[in-house]
Amino acid sequence: MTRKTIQQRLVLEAAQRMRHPSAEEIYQAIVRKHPNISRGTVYRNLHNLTASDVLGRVLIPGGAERFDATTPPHYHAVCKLCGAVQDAALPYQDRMQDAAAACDGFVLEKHDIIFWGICKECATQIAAQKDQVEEERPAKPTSGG
Amino acid sequence: MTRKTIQQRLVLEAAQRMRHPSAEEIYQAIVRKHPNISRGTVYRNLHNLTASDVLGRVLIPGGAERFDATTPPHYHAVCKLCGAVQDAALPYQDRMQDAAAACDGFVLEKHDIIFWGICKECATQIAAQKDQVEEERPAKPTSGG
DNA sequence: TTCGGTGCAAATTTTTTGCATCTAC
DNA sequence: GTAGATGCAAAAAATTTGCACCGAA
Repeated sequence: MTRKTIQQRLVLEAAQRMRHPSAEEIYQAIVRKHPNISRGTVYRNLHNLTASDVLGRVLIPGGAERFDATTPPHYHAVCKLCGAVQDAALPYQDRMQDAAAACDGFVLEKHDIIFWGICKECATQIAAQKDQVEEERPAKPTSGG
Repeated sequence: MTRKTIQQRLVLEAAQRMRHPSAEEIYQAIVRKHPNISRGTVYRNLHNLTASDVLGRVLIPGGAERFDATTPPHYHAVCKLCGAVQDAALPYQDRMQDAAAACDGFVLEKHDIIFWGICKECATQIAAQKDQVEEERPAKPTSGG
């Protein structure tokens, strides 16, 4: 079906090297060494590779789609503040589809779980800012409210 | 914080009337009766309403973001062929975040599950097409493969 | 040789934003 | 009265597509 081209290999290898890259990040990684590759080709190859399940996709709100070369199925955690994506610690739940099989005639094939939260880095920043604000205040001790 | 405007109410009411509308569908529903409303306003209000958790969002690959006014948290099933979205039968798993809490410093707040499959309508169409093809063939009975 | 893939750039699609005006509080 | 919201239209961001040429099978 799809022919083996140099560009296809470049896209796959770039995706495998990176953590949860967007199409643009993959393009940028390749274009350094191969200045002639085009975004269109990267998008077309990413489409092929996800259609044949060689790559997975992770959906992020307010940003570009991301790709994932990790072979065993797994879940993701996304920071609601900075958009960082990382793999979740929860093991893949093989029985999840069985439990949801009553979905009105839907034939379920797989599932994704996305955990939303705040990553370590953002949590640290927030804590630092909060300290800052409290220093500026007049040490409000016991005002009921 | 956010003022109560006619447009805010229109966006919320439209979202509550529809199943899993996109921003464009909400805009189209409103603009019939209120021709002066703009897409920008619809987007701004959807942003406010999701930020304050009055509306939820469902992410669909290869298409626009969708919104969801169903109050209790729940999951979604998406047809990989036609993109149809419907609520999943699996009850919300309150303990899901506890199980994944080991995520390297992530403070988890909530989670989404998306089930991928083929909806009733698409499954019916595929079955019909398959029958069509087999009628056209020379009734291949027992050719070992 | 053939047909799918590529590069390029323009087109689409989806969402955001600048600015003058308006209005809820 | 004022700061936030709106309408409009242009811009930005993300992705797809048409077409002439190239190259894998």
